[in-house]
Order: sequence, then structure tokens, then C-alpha cells
Amino acid sequence: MEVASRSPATRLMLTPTAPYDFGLALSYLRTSPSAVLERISEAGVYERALRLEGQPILLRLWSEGTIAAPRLALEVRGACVTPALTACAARRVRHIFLLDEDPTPFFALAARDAILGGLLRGLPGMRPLLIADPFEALLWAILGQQVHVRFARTLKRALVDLCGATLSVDGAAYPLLPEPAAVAALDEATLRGRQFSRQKASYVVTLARAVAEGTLRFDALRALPPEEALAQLTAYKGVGRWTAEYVLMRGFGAPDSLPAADVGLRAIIGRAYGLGRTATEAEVRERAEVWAGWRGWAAFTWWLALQRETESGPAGTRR
DNA sequence: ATCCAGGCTCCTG
DNA sequence: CAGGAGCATGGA
Repeated sequence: MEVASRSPATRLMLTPTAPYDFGLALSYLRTSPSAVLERISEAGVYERALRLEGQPILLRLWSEGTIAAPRLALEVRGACVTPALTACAARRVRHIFLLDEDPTPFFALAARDAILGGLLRGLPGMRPLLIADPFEALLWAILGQQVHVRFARTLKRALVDLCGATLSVDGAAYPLLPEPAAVAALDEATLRGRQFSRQKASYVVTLARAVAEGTLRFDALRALPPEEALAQLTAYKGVGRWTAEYVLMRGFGAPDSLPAADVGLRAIIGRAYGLGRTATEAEVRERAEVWAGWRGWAAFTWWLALQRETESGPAGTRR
């Protein structure tokens, strides 16, 4: 399936709350295993196709400001880009990159923690980045369960490959996230042939069906108190506490949602706080109490640190 | 081979 | 209710 477009682009400026480092977001996306639908150019342009109100469009985003005085240019392209759709795209971008959040309270809180505060001093303008679509966040969390993220990326690519559409703009092709109905229609055997375990295949198809049928509604969950949203999510087979917390944080942007069982988080916290071993989930939760209100932001900060470690880290860990 | 990876379910005590 | 065995898959 292919959707072509050669209509002119609409463009507008976005002004994030300061300080904001868009370059940091880009460098995160460049090596983030979950980012298979984004394209980041060397010139610093973020490109991503997604559906807005059913319309496939292409987002192009780049910085025209500084960390202290951030300004982002947004360009929207698609078959019929109306002013309303452009406004919708701008809202979406502001949400994905959390452009309207005030980071000051988080930095103030983190400064009281010598270790986290020290880490953040090297990351001025840091801000968490959401996964562009809540359904995508849920899929990614399932795919990432108990496997190396590198392999999770392979699985995500397979999913996009099997049932994702493509948006073509000026001759370039941009992959779209598969729609829930398309994932729901997949044969589990097909997924198994693409290296999905039985569980992952079953979880993914079942959840996609729930989303397609409207049983699982992200906008409804988003409006709920976190504990209730977690409870509703974990009612689904294959969705445990870690997955639900991950969806709240990376899918909804819940600032205080901490996937404490995360092995990466446990490992880096064990190292950073000198435990000499991987921290337990309970230890992570304990340590995180001083970050209350911003535990999700703290988690993202640690993931960022983790990513930087593995990039420039001990020889042989690349690839 | 063995161990581990951005866990989950299900079954014990 | 806490803790742990067993589970599926690929990569180092």
C-alpha cells in the first residue's frame, strides 16, 4: 500500500519552554533502537510519517534556535494538509517532544541528588522524548520484553515490513506504523516465521485487536489516574507492571511513571550508586523516592546515560 | 555451551 | 501477598 503526495508543505514555528536541547533529542533518536520510523539527517532534520485523523502526513522538524532560546521549525506535508491538520500536527509534535513542559522543577529536584544531579549537569536542556504513538509504545514495550533491544528492533522492523503502509513524498518513501487492525489481522504463524516467540506473537495480535475494536482506548487511559491506567493495562495478558509503566512514561508522557523493574535501569543505578551489582527493583523504587513527581523524567535521564555508555562504552560492545 | 537480555505468567508457601 | 520456577527467543 502506498500513499503518494506532492502537495506543498505548510510550515510554522514552535517555541519550546527553555532551556531545551533539540540536538540531544536527535542524538538520542539516532541510536535509539525503537526509532525505526524516524529519519534523522546529518543536517539535524527530524522526519517522521504518521497518521493524523486518518491522514498520513510527514513531519519535518529542525532547530532554528539555541538551548537558551529554543525555536523549532515544523513542516507538514501530505495529500491534503489543511490548517486544522497542521494545527493538529503542531500539537502532536509539542506533545511528543514535551515542548510545553517546564523542566525547571525537575532539574531543581534532581540537583538535590548528587549522582543524578551530576549527570544532569552534563545534559542541560535534557527532556524526555515520547514514542510518537501510544500504540507504538505498547508494541515496543511488548517487543522489548526480556530480549536485547537490538533484537526488539529487528522485531519492530518485521512488523512494519509485514503490515505497515508507506507514505511517499517527493519520491522518498517513509514507513508508517501499522494500524492496529492490520496487526490484528496478522497470522501468528507469520509472526513466528519472523522470529516472534509464541507469547510475543499472541500478545501483539491480541492487544492490536483490542485497540482496533475500541476496547483498549489510549485517550481514555491517558485521562485516568496512573494507578487505574496501570491496572487496566495489566489486565491484558502479556502486559505486566514494567510494560504498563513504560507505556505511561514513553507513550503518555506521565512524568512520574517509573518502570523500576527495567534491567537497564537497575544496572546503571547499581553502578551509579556504587552497589557493585545490579540493583533490585525494590532498590530502584527506594532510590527513586527522592525523585517523586518526576520519576519518569529521571528514568529517561538514566536511559539516556545508558545509551551513551553503550555508544562510547567498553570496546566490543558496539554492533 | 552458557549466560543474559529495557519480563510475564502461574504456581507455590 | 511475596517469592521463585519456568518460559521463548536470539546474540555474545
